Amino acid sequence: MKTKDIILATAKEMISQVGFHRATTSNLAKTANISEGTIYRHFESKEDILLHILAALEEQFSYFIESVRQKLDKDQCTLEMIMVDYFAFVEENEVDVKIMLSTYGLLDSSKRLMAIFLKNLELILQDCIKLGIKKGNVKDVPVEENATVVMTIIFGLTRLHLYWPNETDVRTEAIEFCRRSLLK
Amino acid sequence: MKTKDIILATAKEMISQVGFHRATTSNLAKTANISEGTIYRHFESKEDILLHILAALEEQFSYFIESVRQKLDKDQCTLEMIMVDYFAFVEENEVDVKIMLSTYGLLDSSKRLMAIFLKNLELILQDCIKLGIKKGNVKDVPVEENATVVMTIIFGLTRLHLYWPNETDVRTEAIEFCRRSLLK
Amino acid sequence: MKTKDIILATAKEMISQVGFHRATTSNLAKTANISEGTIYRHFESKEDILLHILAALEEQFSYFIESVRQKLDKDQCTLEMIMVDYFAFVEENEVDVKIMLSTYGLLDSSKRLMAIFLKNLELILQDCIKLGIKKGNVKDVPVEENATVVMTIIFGLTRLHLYWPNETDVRTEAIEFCRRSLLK
Amino acid sequence: MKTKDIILATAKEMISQVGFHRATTSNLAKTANISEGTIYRHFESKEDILLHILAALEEQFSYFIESVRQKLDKDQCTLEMIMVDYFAFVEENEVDVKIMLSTYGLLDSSKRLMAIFLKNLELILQDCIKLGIKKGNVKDVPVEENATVVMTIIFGLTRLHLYWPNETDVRTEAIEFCRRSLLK
DNA sequence: AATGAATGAGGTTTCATTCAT
DNA sequence: GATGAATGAAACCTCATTCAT
Repeated sequence: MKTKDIILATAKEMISQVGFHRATTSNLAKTANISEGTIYRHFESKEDILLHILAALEEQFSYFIESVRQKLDKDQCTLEMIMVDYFAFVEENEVDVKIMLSTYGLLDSSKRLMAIFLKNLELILQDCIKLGIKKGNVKDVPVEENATVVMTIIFGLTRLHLYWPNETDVRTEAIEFCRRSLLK
Repeated sequence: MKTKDIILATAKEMISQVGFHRATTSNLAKTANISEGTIYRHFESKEDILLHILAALEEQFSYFIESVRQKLDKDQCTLEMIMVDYFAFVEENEVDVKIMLSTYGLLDSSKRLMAIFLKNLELILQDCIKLGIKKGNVKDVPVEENATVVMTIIFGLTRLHLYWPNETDVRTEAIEFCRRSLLK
Repeated sequence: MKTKDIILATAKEMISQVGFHRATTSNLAKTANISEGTIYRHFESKEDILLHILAALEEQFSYFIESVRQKLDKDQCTLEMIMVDYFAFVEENEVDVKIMLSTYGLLDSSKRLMAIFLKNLELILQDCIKLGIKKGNVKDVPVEENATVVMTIIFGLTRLHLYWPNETDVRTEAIEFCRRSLLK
Repeated sequence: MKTKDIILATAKEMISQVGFHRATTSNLAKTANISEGTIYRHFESKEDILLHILAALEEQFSYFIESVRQKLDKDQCTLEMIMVDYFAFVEENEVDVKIMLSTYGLLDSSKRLMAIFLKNLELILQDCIKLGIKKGNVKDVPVEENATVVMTIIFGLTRLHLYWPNETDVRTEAIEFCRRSLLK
């Protein structure tokens, strides 16, 4: 692993555990077994590290959205599937997502990415609901509002899963919950 | 307004806007038009200010829970009512709730309070669902899991409301969403 | 007891226990059950309190010296008596002496008083030894040097007594020690 | 000289001259021509600097005690020799000893070290007096008490030498004083 | 590329002192 | 005389960043 990636990996772990402000460059260097100066060979600033983490997450998310879009285009998309896929996406990017969630109240760049998450998921869900209605599977409910509600469920469960791992996992039951509410 | 309350009010505003770490005592003093030393006449430490804010919120929340419990005992409680009441509670304690949400990843005392929020709301929702099932209004669904799902919706909407005020308000539609899913 | 005396008494206790710097005006006021402002009605500054304590001790010491001088003038003075009397003087002014000992490395006024202690005791001891030699009771030793030695014994024992109260008390044996060394 | 040693040397000088509390990190940095932050690269806290100074002194003292013990074991030890050697030891560690003397009323670690000084010197003196009595050179006096008296003389002279350098040096005469008192 | 000592701005906190009541 | 809130300078300490090696 290259030094830059070691720094990124270590920073991810630290920031997700203690938060951005308590993840000091000094600690980061110690934990990563490098010198503090080295950090600045690879990143312009401490915030720059976070930007790299967020950029990588943004890329992963765009892949995820793209794959869902493709399924949508092939008529193979259901609400259930989106939820299952998103939960899988979070599982694979657990640390990164946690960082985004813990910093979007503090940093503009993080808030920007979170907005992208919101908007894209909302749009996908809208399209999926629209499709369902057209197909006759989904009840005739207001599309935008219900997409937003499903989104809050998805994000709420994500947060519960990441920050309260001792709570029983209700992701499957949540899908049932939505099915009952939306499917005919 | 007494100095202590000025400090508290100013701190609330600052912390909710820029987060706990960026709300420095120096800035706080300047904004509140007092000297830094004065802060320490009224609070033991910067963290102590936060503890006071959280303690006040905890008290407000306990009142809220109590009032819901009373309605439950009188059989006047519906899921819809809990959601409406909680949204009203958040509206009245907007800044405080936002502070809790932005600090529970960083501070134990804040996480403790958030856990109280989770646990109490979950229990109330469970009791309410149980009651509904007994009365025959609510479908025969797994109680605990569905209470948790409703709770994630409630908290998710709260967060959406506080951090993304430009999003259209779907709280009413969310209630409909739950009715469709749970009511017979 | 007047407020001024309450302050002095409380300050003595505090300074002798935790030292001048750790005896804060805030603590002093709390312990004395008065307000911080009141301190400054009676004393110009925190150091001024110390000066009053030292001045009182200086006065007591001058009484002590005077009484010894009178005995000397009446030919009723022995080394033994000076030692016994000084130990009694310390016993009566324990706290004050301890304060002087703990501050003379830090404060000029305190060092000045300590110099007075040294000089006066030295002179008295010199005169006493001279008298003893003249009378034929004391060996013919260098007066000044031996007075200084006896003085270091006296001050050393005082310090031992005040700071290491668990050490066995050797003040009586110390007198024997000096008798063996100086008396014929 | 390395930065750490510069800091230590400067701190020694400052603390011995103005005391621990008045030796501020700000002043220390200015005097040592470094920034305040640098101090904390080399020491954990201001007190940590003092602990290093005391630890070094403790080590030197243990060497001193060991060397005296060796002489004792070889029967080459006299009270006179212990006094001369200790005075030499103080001469070589003047500043450090002064720091210990000025802080043992304030700091536990310093008081601990002073207790070590007391105890070790007392024990050595006791053994030396015992040996002298057995050999027939020393009068048959109570061992412990007389050891303590000699110790107070030694420490008293040390203090006189360090804090009152203008007083005439009576260390040689003090040895005579003890010889007259203890030797047959 | 890497190091790690040094920096200095700025953080939290303390405390002797003042002043309106 | 007394109060105690307020002050502000200065204390100790942290930490992102720089720089000579």
